[in-house]
Formats: sequence, C-alpha cells, structure tokens
Amino acid sequence: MSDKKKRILKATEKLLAMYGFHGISMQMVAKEAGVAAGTIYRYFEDKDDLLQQLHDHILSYVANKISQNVSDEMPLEQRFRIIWLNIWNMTTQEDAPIINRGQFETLPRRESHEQRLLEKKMFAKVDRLFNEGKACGLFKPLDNEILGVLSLESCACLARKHVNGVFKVNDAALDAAISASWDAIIQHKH
Amino acid sequence: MSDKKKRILKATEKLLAMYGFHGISMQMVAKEAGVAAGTIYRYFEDKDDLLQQLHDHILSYVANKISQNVSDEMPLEQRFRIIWLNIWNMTTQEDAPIINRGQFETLPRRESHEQRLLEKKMFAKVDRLFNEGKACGLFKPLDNEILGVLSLESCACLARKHVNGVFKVNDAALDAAISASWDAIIQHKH
Amino acid sequence: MSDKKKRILKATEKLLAMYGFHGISMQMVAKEAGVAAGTIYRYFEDKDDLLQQLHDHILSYVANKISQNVSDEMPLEQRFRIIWLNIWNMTTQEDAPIINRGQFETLPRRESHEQRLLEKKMFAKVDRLFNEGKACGLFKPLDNEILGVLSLESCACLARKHVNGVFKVNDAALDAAISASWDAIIQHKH
Amino acid sequence: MSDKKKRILKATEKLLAMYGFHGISMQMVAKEAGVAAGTIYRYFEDKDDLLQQLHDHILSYVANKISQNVSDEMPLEQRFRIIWLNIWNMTTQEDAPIINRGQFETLPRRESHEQRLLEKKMFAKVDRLFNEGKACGLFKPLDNEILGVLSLESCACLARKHVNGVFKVNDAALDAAISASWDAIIQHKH
DNA sequence: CATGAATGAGAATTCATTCAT
DNA sequence: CATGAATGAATTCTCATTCAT
Repeated sequence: MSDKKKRILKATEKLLAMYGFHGISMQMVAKEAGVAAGTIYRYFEDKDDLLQQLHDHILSYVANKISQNVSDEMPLEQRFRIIWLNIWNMTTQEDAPIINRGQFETLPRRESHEQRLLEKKMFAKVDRLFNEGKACGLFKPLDNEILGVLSLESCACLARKHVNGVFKVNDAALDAAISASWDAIIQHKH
Repeated sequence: MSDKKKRILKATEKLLAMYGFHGISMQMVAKEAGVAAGTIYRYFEDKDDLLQQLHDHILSYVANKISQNVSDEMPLEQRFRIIWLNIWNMTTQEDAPIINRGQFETLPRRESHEQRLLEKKMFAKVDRLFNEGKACGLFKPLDNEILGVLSLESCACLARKHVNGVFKVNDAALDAAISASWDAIIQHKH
Repeated sequence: MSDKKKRILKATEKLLAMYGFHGISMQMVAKEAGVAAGTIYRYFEDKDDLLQQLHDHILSYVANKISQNVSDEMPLEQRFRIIWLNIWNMTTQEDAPIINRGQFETLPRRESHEQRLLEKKMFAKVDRLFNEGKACGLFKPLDNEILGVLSLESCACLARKHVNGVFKVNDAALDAAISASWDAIIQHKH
Repeated sequence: MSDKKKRILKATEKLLAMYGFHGISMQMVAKEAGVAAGTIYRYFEDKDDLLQQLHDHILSYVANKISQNVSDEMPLEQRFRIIWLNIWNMTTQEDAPIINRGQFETLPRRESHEQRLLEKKMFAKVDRLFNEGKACGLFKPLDNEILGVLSLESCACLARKHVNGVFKVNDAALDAAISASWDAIIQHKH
C-alpha cells in the first residue's frame, strides 16, 4: 500500500477517535496526514469510502491480533485465555486501534466481500475453540455467537471502560475476570 | 414537560437511531417533530444541548425500567433474573429507546449533577444485589462495576444483536444465557 | 405619549448606543423595556419605524436643548457661547441622548414632514445669530450651513471625543475651544 | 495582496457605504465581489475580521493621501492648506473611500498594533505642523488633538456634506473655509 | 390591550469535492 | 501524480413578525 494512503488512514483513525464522525473534515484529515486535500481523492472515492476502507483496515488488524499465538493444538482453556488476553491487550495497548466498532455503526453498510472474508477469518479459531468445547461437553450447548458475546464481548467492554477511565482493572481483577468469562460458558454441576 | 419538547426529543431519538449523530440536521428534527426549525431553540440551547437532554431523558427512562418489579426482599437469584430480563425486554420491546449508549459516547461530556444522580439511582438496586451477594460469599469478590459488565452488559449486547438481526435468541437460549451470566459472577468450587 | 411607548423608545436608545443597529433585536428591546415582543408592534409599524420614531424623538430633544436660555436680545458672542455650551453639555451630560447622528445615517430616509419642521426649529435661533452677525459685518460672508459646520460641528465632534475618552478637554481648553470656534467665523483684520 | 482579497474589500466598502453594517450579508459581498461565499473565508476569519481589515485598509489609504505633497520645509500656512485640501479632495474625489470613520464606530475595537502604527503615521506631518506652529507662537497653545478637530474635522465634515448634497461649496467658499479653519487655530490680537 | 410561543426566511459559516496549475 | 484555491450547497442558528389566548 502506498505510503500516502497509509498516512491518510492513520490520520483518519486518530481524528475519528478524537472527534467522532461528525467533527472530522477532509481538510483536517489532509492536514493531519500532511497531504493536500485533493490527494485524498486519488486513493479514496469519497468520505464514505475513506471511512469504509478504514473500517476494513482496522478489521484486518483486529483479525490478526485476535488469533495471535493461538494454536489449535493447545488445551481449550489455554486457547481461551490467550484469545481473551489478545482482545484485552489489543484494546488497552498504546498503539491499539483507538476506535470501537460502535463508531462505525451508522456507516451505510457496504457489506463488502473483503469484509465478509475478514470476519470469517477473525473468528475461525474462536469458532473451532467453541465447537471443540461443545463437542467434549465442556461448554454450554449454545450458538457460537452467543458464547462469544457471553465471554469475549465482556472482555472488550471491560477493556474499553478500563481505557476510558470509567474504572481501573488491576492484575488480580483481570485474572478473575478471565475466570469469570470462562465460568460463563462452561457447564457447571449444580 | 411541554408537548412540543417531547415531540422534538422523540423525533431526535428516532433520527439518531437511523442516521447517527452526523447525518441528522436540525431541519430534519424539526420536520420529523412537526415543528418549525426555530421552535427547537425555544427548548434547547443548541444541537449539543438537544442531544445531551435526550441522553438524560433516555437515561431516566432506562433507570426506571431496569429496577422495575425488583424488591430487596427477594432472593438474590430471583432479583438477578428480573433485572436481567428487564434489560432484555427494555432493549427488545417495541417502544424501546432505540439508542444504545455507544451512540452517545462521542458527545462532549457535561457530567451534569442530574446525570450523576440518575446514574446512581439507575444502579442502586443492582449495587445492593452485588453487595449482598459478595457479603454472603456467593459472588466473586470483584468491584460492582466489573460484576456488572460480566453479567449485565452481556445481556444488553445480546439483546442488541437479537434486535438488529445479527442472530436470533430463542426462549431456551435466553434462559441458558441468564444462567451463563449468573455463572459468570458466582463462585464455583473447582 | 403612553408610558409603554416611552419605555420602548428609551430601551431602544440605550441598546442602540451599546450595540449599534446590527446587534439589537426586537426581543432585546422588549426585554429591556419590560414589555412583550408583540407589544412593540402596538406602537410601532415595524423595526424601521421604531428606529425612525426614535430618531425624531431624539431630534426633538436636541432641538429644545440647543436653543435653551438663548434670547435674540443678547449680544452675538453671548448667544454663540450659550449655544456652543448647550451642544457641549447636551453631549457630555449624564442623561444625554447617547446616540450621534451618524448612527442614523444608513436608515432608509423617510424625510418626514415632522422632521423637516424640527430641523427648521432646531436651527432657527442659530440662523438668526448667523444672519445678524453677517449683516453687521462681524461674521464671514458664508452660507449659514458652512458657518455652522465651521463653528458648531467642531463643538459636537470635540464633545463626542471627550465623552468617548479619545482625549479629555479641561475647563481652560474648553474656553479656548469656544474662542477658537468664534475665531473661525468672525472676520479678522490681516 | 491577492486580487480576490482586493475585490472582496472593494465590494465590502461599496456595500457598507450603501447599506451600513446591518444590511450587508456575506452573500451580498460575495456576489458584488464576484466570488463564492466560501471564498471570503479564505481571506478573512469572519465578518468582523472582514470589516476590521477593511477599516485598516482604508486607514492606510487615508494616511497616505493626507500627507501627500507636504514637506516639512514648507511654510506653515502652505503646509496647512495642502493638508486641508488633501482631506477635501480625498473625500470629494471620484474614487474616494466612500466610508467615513463614523461608520466603523460601533465595531468592537481590536486596537491592533498595526492600527496604532497607521494612526501615528497618519498624523505625523500634522503633528509636526501643530508643534512648530505652537513653538513659534503662531498657533493657540492647545493639544494637537483639539487643534485637529477645530481645523481639520471641519474640513472633513464640510466635504462629506458637500458630497452628500446637503449643500454645495463653491471655489470661493472653499477658499474662505480654509481661511476660517486657519483662523480657528492661530492666535489673534484682540 | 398585552402576551410570548411559534414561525420560517435569511444570516453566518463549514466542508466535501473539483480542477487548473 | 500532487496541490490547494475555489466552489456553493448544506448546516446551525437568529430574529422580525404574527396570532391564539
């Protein structure tokens, strides 16, 4: 990808996190990226396209991050903890994509092919994890999407609030939160 | 509250859910509410104030809904299920506030006194539930905020995806999801 | 004249002096006058009419002030000094009409009959003064309008700058300025 | 200075003279200048800035005009007559700045450094004239500001009324008016 | 008569997009 | 390819005026 295009995407991401959709102008993006306003239109159809491509760009980043260091050979709980922590770290790290999905929600959906592929890839390892867990009776017999919400969305939500300063999660609490997420999806004898 | 003001808030809420912050104009709000553009400014300082007051308005609605039919005399698990279902119903019902909190996130915070009071009220019963649960050793010893995310945000997230059609949650799955949320916060013998 | 009408004119004058034409609204006038916005339209056709009537109102005040204590029997120089000081005092006094004519200049002229009469009356005594002065060879043989500018506009200009704080005119300077204005219009042997 | 900026200033000046502050809109300025409305904002911060810059622009023009053809080596009276006529011509000529200072009076003052410099420059030669005149006992011992009002403001006022058609000043009267202004500030034996 | 809520045309200003250089 | 001045439609907000109470 061209250096200019990267700089434009990076600038857009930064400004989007700071000001939200309303409140960023193409002029601002151009200035932040150090290019002329017209240059943006060499790489992007229009403002919507810029935002959409940024969305795909971040999704691609997320897809990679989430599955990092996870091997299908590992024990289930180890895989779960690594994925959980991948999400946590991705959200809380310094160079994290500072945007959460909510901020893209009002975009007129393009439902691009690339996006579909990315989302599939993003959850491939998670899907296998859930499938195996259910197959051996360890996990609750629920749809993968529901299991995902119950265990991993909590993580993302927790991380976002931690980053935003709503509250702080220390190391002990973090470990307990992982266990809690695990407890949410495994079967318990009552 | 004046009829006109209510209509303006209702119209704003509808449009906000449809188009997000960017993409709604005061003209659109006026038209949707059936008032003249200038009329909005009799009731709201400016666009930001309109959005902020809408936020407070919805928060107030949510605060009431969430605590409905919950009594501090009930057993812990019953209280938890009612609260969980209150959130679920509030989000999935026909006349629900169509907006989720994420859509207010980029708003410049006013941190009004009223807002603080509302948020306190909103979680008063939830707070007592968590405190009692921890006191008797049933719940994990985590901050109430964290317990809230682990058990109730999952509910809201699930409900939102159910409504948006990302996936459907049937009655059996719903019951299992409540149990899973409960499992997330109670202590288990290992 | 009705009390309400007077209050409206007074309020308009005050606001006009503070903000100029642009920058005063009928709402502001109503608030300052302590009446409802609609009430203004009982007494004035529209905004232009309000301003025009205010103009006439002030002109009437000025016309009276300027000729105060001046009798056609007095010696020429005494009459001149009284008129000069009338202008000075009118402009610098506490309850002076705070507006100068320049602020009315862009008003769409109505050239009302009343206005014509007032302006005639305003300068009647001044006219007689100049005519007598020229008849006896004391004054320069110039049109009264020109004599007026040379001697009395200087006074008004001086007073305005004194009030606005551009510079301050002490008693000695004031007396010298009157003499200078007198010098401007009388004939000198060279 | 850019051609567009000049055209905008010129257009503003024209409209200001015709309609006053209230009553000119940015759209009108844009149309008169033959540019798009948005273009004005490339050169001027906002409407106030446009008006302020116009003020400075005109002041600069006036400063130059007033001192034209005046040399400190000339006799006092000659210098006075030239300055007086400079003001007269500047005000009555075809391409004169059509605006008088009064029209800027309601503008919120910026008191810029540039403005101070210009006003100093504007009156430098006038200041020297008055100082020398007082030093040799020819002029009345009054502040330069007061001498200025007594002799030169009369000129500007006369010229304005001449241009506006309030009355007409023929060549003989003009010469007499200069002498009258001179008489106003020189010492006379009584 | 007096009120002031409501109106909607018009104001200032912004900003996505184009295009001559 | 890159630029950034120019555009003008769209946006937020104001305010003279009306009219039901």
